[in-house]
Amino acid sequence: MPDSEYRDIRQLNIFSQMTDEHFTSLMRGAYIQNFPAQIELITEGEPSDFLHIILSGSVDLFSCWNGRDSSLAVVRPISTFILAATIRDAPYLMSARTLEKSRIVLLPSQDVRAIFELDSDFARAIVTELAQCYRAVIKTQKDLKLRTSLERLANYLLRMQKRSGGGATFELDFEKRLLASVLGMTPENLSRAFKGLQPYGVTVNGTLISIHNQAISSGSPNPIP
Amino acid sequence: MPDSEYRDIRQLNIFSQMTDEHFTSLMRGAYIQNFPAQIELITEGEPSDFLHIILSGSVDLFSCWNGRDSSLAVVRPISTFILAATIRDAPYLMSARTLEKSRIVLLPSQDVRAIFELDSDFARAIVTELAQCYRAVIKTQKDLKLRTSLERLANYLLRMQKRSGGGATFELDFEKRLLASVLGMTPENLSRAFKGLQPYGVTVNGTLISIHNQAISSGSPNPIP
DNA sequence: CGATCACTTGACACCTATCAAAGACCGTGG
DNA sequence: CCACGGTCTTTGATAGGTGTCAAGTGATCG
Repeated sequence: MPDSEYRDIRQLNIFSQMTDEHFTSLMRGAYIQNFPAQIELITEGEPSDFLHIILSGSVDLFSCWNGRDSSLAVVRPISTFILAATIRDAPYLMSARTLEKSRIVLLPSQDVRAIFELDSDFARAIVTELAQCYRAVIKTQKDLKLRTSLERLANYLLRMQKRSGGGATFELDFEKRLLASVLGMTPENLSRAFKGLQPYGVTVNGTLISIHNQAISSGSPNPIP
Repeated sequence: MPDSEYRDIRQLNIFSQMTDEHFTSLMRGAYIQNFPAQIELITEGEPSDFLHIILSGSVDLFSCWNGRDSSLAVVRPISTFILAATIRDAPYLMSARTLEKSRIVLLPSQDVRAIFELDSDFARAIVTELAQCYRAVIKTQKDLKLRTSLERLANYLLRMQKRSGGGATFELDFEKRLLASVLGMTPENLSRAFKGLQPYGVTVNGTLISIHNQAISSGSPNPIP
């Protein structure tokens, strides 16, 4: 593994506070691999053998049941995923597939758990990470239960706008088909939802979104943190 | 606080491994209180001043937005709630209200965070707890995105059946109005969903549910863990 | 016994999914 | 460079799921 990648991983919140000794020990057992697009890295229900770290590319976390499937999240560099399953030594709750060519590090779960027992700063960092993940999922759940698909889209766009600097125009960071699934709707419904946002000043051109801040009527979607 | 309660709390997974010194220190700052039914303990958006422990009764965790509201979970003794917000020192993501007369312990969040920094066994226990909570929410999210309301009800009933010993009959542990909200549907829809399960051998009498194991057709709901 | 509340039932409207087909986009290979 | 095939996206028509409103039933409780 190149030094630059090694350092990038070291700087992740989850690893930055642990001792050098434990970190190098953890990385000694690491596999690093380049995957092409559309490779299934993880299958729901299987034992969680590795903690994954994505260095480049992007990964879709999804789940299937009874012929339906849904994306739960998209992971981007540099971050870990499947942490909870690793810690609990429990089966994966979701599957993962590369969306594009991706470079991924695999840390054997038993190594992670062993260091977790030894290094209490690592344990504390994991707490912070998990609490954050937990809160993110709760927000998504509220989104699903309290909002219509049009409202979810509106809020997603407002969040993306803020994240990309707050300008009037920005790019979607994945294709609409996937966005629809992440937001819990069909591609057809997403397409119509975009049209439904036109009265609020939203125009779409491919993956380019523009939001002209028109008057927003009272019943309109409002952002929540 | 009675010794028996003190011991019950001590035996919670989250507290059982920490040192006596830290536990007593934590409990020294604890408030204990009996609340009547329908009291709002926590309001979404406010700073998380206390980690809560429910000793008796039951508490509804819910969220409101734009005139709609939804129950995210119901908490029962003996367990903690609002742990993630406490750890991250972040605003509550949900509100909480007592469903009945309830006895609740309040641990100042700053105390919890202080001990979290001192006691690494406590930190490790919190990891396990949070990982479990995280996985529970992910399961709920999959439920919401991959299943219809009828399927969610069917799976809920099967889970409850298993939990109550696997017998053909069991009792719902909260009223249908609340169950509907937890499952992400309206009371009217729940009522119809129960009827829709009759062909599968489900009969309802108040809060008493019977499941006669009839032949289950292939398209029918299947349990997932 | 009357009032209240939860639950049920019916009618209806809306949101959303499904199916089908046409258009837009993109990579590949000639 | 262009033609091609495939995929994504859009659009329309339709059906099904779900929420809303309203009214009625049943139970509980003072």
